[in-house]
This record gives sequence, structure tokens and C-alpha cells, in this order.
Amino acid sequence: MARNKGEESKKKIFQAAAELFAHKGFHATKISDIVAKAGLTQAAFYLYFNSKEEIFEQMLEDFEKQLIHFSDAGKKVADIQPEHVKDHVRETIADILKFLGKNPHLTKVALRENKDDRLRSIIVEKIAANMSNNQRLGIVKTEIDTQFAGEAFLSVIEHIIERYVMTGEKTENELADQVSLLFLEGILNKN
Amino acid sequence: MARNKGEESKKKIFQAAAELFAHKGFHATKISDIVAKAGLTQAAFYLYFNSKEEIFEQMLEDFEKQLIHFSDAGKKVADIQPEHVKDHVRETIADILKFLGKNPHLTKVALRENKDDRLRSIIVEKIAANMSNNQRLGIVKTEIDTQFAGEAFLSVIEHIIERYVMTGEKTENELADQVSLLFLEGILNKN
Amino acid sequence: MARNKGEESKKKIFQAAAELFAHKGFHATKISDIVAKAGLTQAAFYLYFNSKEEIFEQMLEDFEKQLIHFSDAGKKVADIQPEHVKDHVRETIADILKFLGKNPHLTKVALRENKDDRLRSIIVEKIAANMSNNQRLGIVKTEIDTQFAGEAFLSVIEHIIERYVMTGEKTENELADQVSLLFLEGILNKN
Amino acid sequence: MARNKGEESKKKIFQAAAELFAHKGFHATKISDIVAKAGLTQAAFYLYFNSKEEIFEQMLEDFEKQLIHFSDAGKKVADIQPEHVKDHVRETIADILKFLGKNPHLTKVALRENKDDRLRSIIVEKIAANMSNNQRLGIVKTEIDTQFAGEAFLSVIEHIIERYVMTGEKTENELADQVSLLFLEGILNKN
DNA sequence: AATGAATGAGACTTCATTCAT
DNA sequence: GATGAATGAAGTCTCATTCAT
Repeated sequence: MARNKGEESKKKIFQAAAELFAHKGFHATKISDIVAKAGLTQAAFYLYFNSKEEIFEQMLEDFEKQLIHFSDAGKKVADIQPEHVKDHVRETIADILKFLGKNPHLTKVALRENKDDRLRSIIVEKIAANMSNNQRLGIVKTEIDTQFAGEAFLSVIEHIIERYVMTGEKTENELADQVSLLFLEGILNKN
Repeated sequence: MARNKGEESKKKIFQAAAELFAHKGFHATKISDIVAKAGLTQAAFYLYFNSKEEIFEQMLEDFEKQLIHFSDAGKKVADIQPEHVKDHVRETIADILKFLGKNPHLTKVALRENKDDRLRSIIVEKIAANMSNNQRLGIVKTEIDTQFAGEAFLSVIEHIIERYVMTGEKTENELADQVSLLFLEGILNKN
Repeated sequence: MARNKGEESKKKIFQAAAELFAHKGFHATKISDIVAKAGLTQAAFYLYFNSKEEIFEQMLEDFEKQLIHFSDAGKKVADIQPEHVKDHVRETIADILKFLGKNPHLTKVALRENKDDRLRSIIVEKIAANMSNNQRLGIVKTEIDTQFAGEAFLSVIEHIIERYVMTGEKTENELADQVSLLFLEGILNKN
Repeated sequence: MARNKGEESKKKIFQAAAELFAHKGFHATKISDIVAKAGLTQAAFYLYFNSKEEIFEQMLEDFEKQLIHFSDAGKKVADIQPEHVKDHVRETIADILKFLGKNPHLTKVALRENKDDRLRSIIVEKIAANMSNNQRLGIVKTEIDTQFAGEAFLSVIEHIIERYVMTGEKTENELADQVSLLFLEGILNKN
């Protein structure tokens, strides 16, 4: 008989806020927007959060927690046969997309709507480290500036989450195909 | 000496607004911030602009005007020798970066801070059209979804403008090298 | 065992409210403060009182009731031997202090936290009447404005209740000594 | 032609706030009350003060400043002939009353409406020190607890400021007479 | 050409109070 | 006898905008 009505209301507010922050940005989102979307009154907001600032912070923390968890769960890549490198990368990209796409609003808020770029940096570092490792293994070109490539990659991921995942226009797998095609081999025809 | 002092004040305000909109977003930027940065009073703002919305619109129009002009000035690519394709693309990218980087704040505002994605779309269309053309010429792989690739490309450009150009960390030419390396041939070692 | 649990809760709330009203004043005291101190929930407050105003009114009534009772119980002063006047006054003062000091919070609320000064006036009238009587008996100087002196006396009593009784710094008897010394004979050395 | 309109508005608000804080207390006074009394709008309040808290603090500071100034201006009592002691004390009391009565609202706010009793203590200390000195000179009885007497004295002063000065019912000189009569020689007839 | 002063509208936040369980 | 959850109304504060000078 659902004795956790409060917890549910809190979640509703949280979700509503995430969507609105993602769509209109933190400043343009009013508490009244949030609670309207959650089907409650403004006072109810303050039952669960102390301020607009606070719900925002919780959002970032939430994202970071999930991010850490996702990283830790990263498949341990033992030895990949050279001929499977591409497939493996594509899969990794799909995983990232699926993770970030699972909560696209939160993702957008975390990557766009914060002062410093701490969360963004964390992700970029991970990607860059991975790429560097693959340089040492001879898989990735040594001319590539992995930091730079990591940032470029994240920008693209971020954009397509918003542009294709949030709109439902393409699936994560389709997107992973395109992204890996692009990043792994570039657009030029070889000949 | 005091020729067109008014025009100068207007420019100061415009520039201050562009920087602030770029850094903090439209909503988070207060008229008081803008005029403080411009060294004027709030009332002065309304001497030159009718509202906060208006200066924002003018900013987008300004950007669009420059954009059109830039497109029109695009070098007519007659016949490029196959062996010069890469250099040509790199140059084109450098041109784009230089154009957008000339007024990075305006660029960021135009690409991020607007309701619809009209300006963004215009650019993406151009890039996609160009790529499609290159597909027909056999230069670009046919598997590439040019619309998608255009968007990815713009996302990267946009990010590096903010991340490297606005900070002065890298020059447009350096960036063009990295971007073309990445997009043209991908990160994988060929073998 | 659970006899009149309700009555107990009501008392707890009443006492908590009295202390808080005394310390922070009516307006600055929140229902949430009161019930927190009483170990109950806000809804419980409304089980026993209809509003914040109401508990406050009850407090004043309570005080007034006790006050009436105290007055009525006032020792009938028949004939006091001139040489015992001082002792008698000191005792009266001690009685007043003990009465008001028994519930210092209530006292403070009653004397400070009300719109009109009805309760205060009642007490002042009593003291003034008493003094006037003593003037007729030749005990008190005729130059003394008894109304004024009554007010001065009550102000002092009120202050020391808060300053010394509530803090436990001095006992009512010690205070009565000082007060009577002060009021009866003044600070100047006679010679 | 009065180019200091702003400064005037600030003063109007300050004065209105002082009166209201004195009459209804800090918490019960609304910004809307204050500005209504000052003939301005709520927004104007924030042109001159950052918060309700701040204007209150400024009020205390203001009072303290005046207090220090008053103390410093205290007449240097060289040698007072024994037979002039009373007159001298009466004059001192009148001075204090005039000083505090000049701005009775501020006085009330400073003495009643603050967390700690810092300002109150400062005054009490001064009075007590003075009295102690007079004890050494054989003017004041040694049985008197000067700290206690100082507090009693201030309570009375405070009360009569509110009760008689603010209402205009008695003048400072009349009050000084009564107060000195009371405190110097007490109410009892000597015989 | 510019400013000091003010404001209306609306945002955020608090709090006494209610109600279903 | 008591509570968890919610709310309406009101208060504090902010900000784009206006206007007289």
C-alpha cells in the first residue's frame, strides 16, 4: 500500500527538475515549473530539497555516483585479437552511449550545466587514458593527441545523446556504428 | 574628438553582453552585469537596446550575417587533384575555425543559447552538403551518414572553440591539424 | 498506564511554547520549534490547540489566573509595628519574586509579549495602591509618584527574573534583599 | 536642489524601520510595513540595504557609535562638594535620559531586540563602574551590589523611555527627578 | 549622451495549518 | 493519540525596465 509516498514525490520532483534543467537550463527553470510537472505545489518542493541549488547539486552527485559505478563495471579487456579491435571498440562506444542515454537529461545537466567541468574532465580522462593505452599497443596512431581526441569524442557523444537519443530518432546501437565508423577510420575513402 | 561616442558605448555593451551570455548563459546574465562590464549604468543599456531579448536577437542576427558572408566567400573548389584533397580539407577546416574563432563568444551564444537550432542547422546543412558532394566524387566513404557526420563535426568545432580558442591554448591551425587528422582518417593505425 | 497521555502531551507543548516564546518571542517561534522541543509532530500541535495565537492567549490567561490567585492569597497586613516595616516589605518582595520566578517563562511572555499592557498594568496598579496606602500611613515618602515607582519596581522585577532567576544565578531571597535595599533606602550613604 | 535624494530615502527607510522594530519587534515587522511607512516600494528597500537583517545590524552599530560618543563626552567630574552630590547625580541621569530619549526607537531596538546583550552590558558596566567609584568616595553605600544596581537602573531607564518619553507623557527632567529620588534615597520616610 | 533613483512583476522560500491514515 | 504528507498564503528578495534630470 505504498507507504513511501514521500520518497515517490521526491523522485517525481527530481525527475521533473532533471528534464527541465536539461531543456531550459538551470536559471530558466522555475520551481513552479518543476512542481507543476511533478503535480505538486511549490511548498512540497521544500519538503524534499532545501533550495533550487541543492537539487541541482544532488543531480550532479547522482550522476557522478552512477558514473563511478559504470567505470568500475567496465569490462576487463584481456587480450583482444587484432582482428576484433573494431568490434570491441564499437561495443565499448555502445556501452557508453547506453549508459549516458539511460538518463539523457541527467547527462545533459551534468555535462552542460555546471560551473567547472569536473564531471566532463573525469570522463575525458578515462577515454584519453584508454586511447593512450591503445597507442602503446600499436592499435591507435601515435600522432593522435589523446586528450584532444577524448574531448572531441565526448562532445560528439554528448551531442548525439541530446540530438538522437533524447528524441528517440536513433538507437544507441545505430549511433555506436556511426560513431565508431567516424572515429576509427575517418571519412576518407582509402585507396 | 567625441565623435560617435554613442556608437562606441553600444559596441561596448554588445561585446560585454556577448561574453557574459557565452560564459553564463542568457538567463544567468543580468543587465547589471553587462553594463558593469561595459563601464556604464543600467539606464544606458536602454539607450541602445530595447530589452535583454533584443540584444540577444541582434547577436544572433549579427552572427547569421557574418555566417552568410563567410559562406559566400567560400573558395570555389574547382578541381582538386586527388593528392591534394587532405590539404584542401584541412584548409577548409582551418578557415571555419578561424571564422568562428574570431568571435568565439558570439559563436557560442549562437550555437548554444537559442531556442531552435536554426543557426546550427544552417551550418550543419552546409557541411553535410559538402560532404555529400565529396561522396559523389568518390572522396568520402559512402557509408558515412553525412548529416550525422556534419553534426558530429560541428559539435567538435564548437567544443574546441570554447575549450582551446577562447582560452588561447591552441591556435586555429594546430586545431585544424588535429581535427582533420581525426575526421579524415580516424584514430586507428592502418595496416 | 497510558492514562491521560493526551494531557501530558498538551502540557509538554505548552511548556515548550512558553520557553520558546520567552526566549525568542512569539513571532520568531515556529510551531515546528515548539513541537520539536516537545518531541512531537506539527500535526499533534493542532490536536491540542487551534492556532499559534490560541496557545499564546491560553498562556496569558494562565498567568492571569495565577496572578489573581496570588493576589487573593496576599497576606492581610493588619498592623505592622513601625520597626518591622522593612522586614515586611522585604518579605513581600520575596513573595512576588518567588511567585513570578516559579514560572519565569510564562512571566516573561505575559509581561513582554503582548499587545496591550493589561497584565502589566494590573500588577503595577496593585503595587501602586499598596504604596499609596503606605504613604497615608506615613511609611512611604509623599514625594514619591507611586504609579511611577510601581512601574519602575516592576521593570526591575521583570529584568531580574530574566537575568538572575532564569539563569539560576541568584536566589529569590538574595534578590529580594538587594531590591528592598535599593528601593527602600536608595543608594546614598546617609550621614 | 537636493542632489542627495538617495541618502534621504535611505534615512526615511531607516527611521521607519527603527520605529517599527521598536513597536512590533524585528520579526513581526515586514519590509512592506517599513517601505509603506517610508513612502516607497519594496524594491527601494533593497537599493539601500541588502536584507532585513542588515538594516537591523546597522541600527545596532548606529546606536553603539552614538553611545561611545556620548560616553566620551561625559563631563569630567573633578571635585564635587558633598552637598552637591545629589544635584550632580540628577543631572547625570537627566543627561542619560536625554541621550537615550533623543532616539527612543533606536534605544528600544538596541536594548531589547538583540540576541546577546552586548550593548546593554556596555551601559551597565559604565554605570556600575561609576557607582563603584562613588562607593570608594564614601558617597554610595558599600552594601550595594553595583552590578545589580546598574542593571536595575538601566531596566528602569529603558522602561520609562518607552513608557513616558516615547509617549511624550513626561519630560526627561521630570523623569530624572523621580528616578534620582527613587534611586538615591529610596521610598521610605526617614525618621 | 548618460545617470541616479525608483518601480512592477515575479522569483524563491517559509510557515501556520489541514487531512487522510 | 499521533503522524506523514501536503498546501495556501504570505514574506523576502531580484531583476528588467522606466523616468526625471
